[in-house]
Amino acid sequence: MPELPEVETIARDLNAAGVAGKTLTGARVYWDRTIAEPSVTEFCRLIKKKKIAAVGRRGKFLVIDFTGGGHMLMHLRMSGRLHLVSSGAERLPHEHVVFAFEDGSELRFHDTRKFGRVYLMADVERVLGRLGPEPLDPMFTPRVLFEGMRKRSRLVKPLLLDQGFVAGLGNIYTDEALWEARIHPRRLSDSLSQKEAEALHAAIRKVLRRGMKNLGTSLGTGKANFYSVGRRRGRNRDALKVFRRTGEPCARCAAPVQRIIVGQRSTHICPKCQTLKGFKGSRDRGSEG
DNA sequence: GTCTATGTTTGCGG
DNA sequence: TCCGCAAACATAGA
Repeated sequence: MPELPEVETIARDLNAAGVAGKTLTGARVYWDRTIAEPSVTEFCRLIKKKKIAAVGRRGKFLVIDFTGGGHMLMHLRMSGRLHLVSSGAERLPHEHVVFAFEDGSELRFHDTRKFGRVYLMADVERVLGRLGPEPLDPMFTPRVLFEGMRKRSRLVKPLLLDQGFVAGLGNIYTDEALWEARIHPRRLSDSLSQKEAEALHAAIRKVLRRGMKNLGTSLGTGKANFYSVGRRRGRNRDALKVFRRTGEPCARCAAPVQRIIVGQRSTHICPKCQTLKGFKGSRDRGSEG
């Protein structure tokens, strides 16, 4: 569920709520598999008396640094959320991990689908080191994108979703960026011209920045939907051009938006703006050409 | 009952 | 070795 803009929104909300500076008194775990490492017993033992120094983000990971060393990573996967409540609040269904602070407040990890994971580690490199560049970092230049695309022969969309290639893009922002750059998701990565790579680079940054400005994308009202801390919804949905807009007119050319499947993922394109015509080695299965 | 879902990992076969 | 694909994780909503 949450992609880079959503995780960033959560990190900012936690900071705005004054989480940095709080000291943990302990954690209670109600679904063991949410704790990726160490063991639940060790996790609960080690987390006591840890003081939060900072809350940040890397890719789709929320990164919590403790004073005097140690870090906690949280990955929300499909349906994870964070609730900041007072310790007296009744525990809701799906609140699988409860972190208690000295001041009587609690941070609760809520996750209906139970795919989310929490890590406690001395050195985050083993996990975060596998991530590709931050798309909004100056290190991520149009050339880095172009060369990275060129030295592989992958379908463009699955490559953008690969967190080891670039960190933080998910299904929503990838579809939006490809539409913005007018690139078909089934193009082969090494078939992109430098100009196309530049357009894609600009598009990625544009849709991510807009997503953050709008505090993330919330879709329906379902339980698996994005909510930031304090149950606030993002308002980026109206800014989406193709994602879950099947049949609606393309904002550029008015052709009806199509839904296709690419790399097992639901994918939304404008069949007129994003075409495969003229690219050898690309296949257009299931959608029109 | 059926299909779909904003994510990631693993194992298989080409 | 690289790549795409299917399945697995687990639950809710349409």
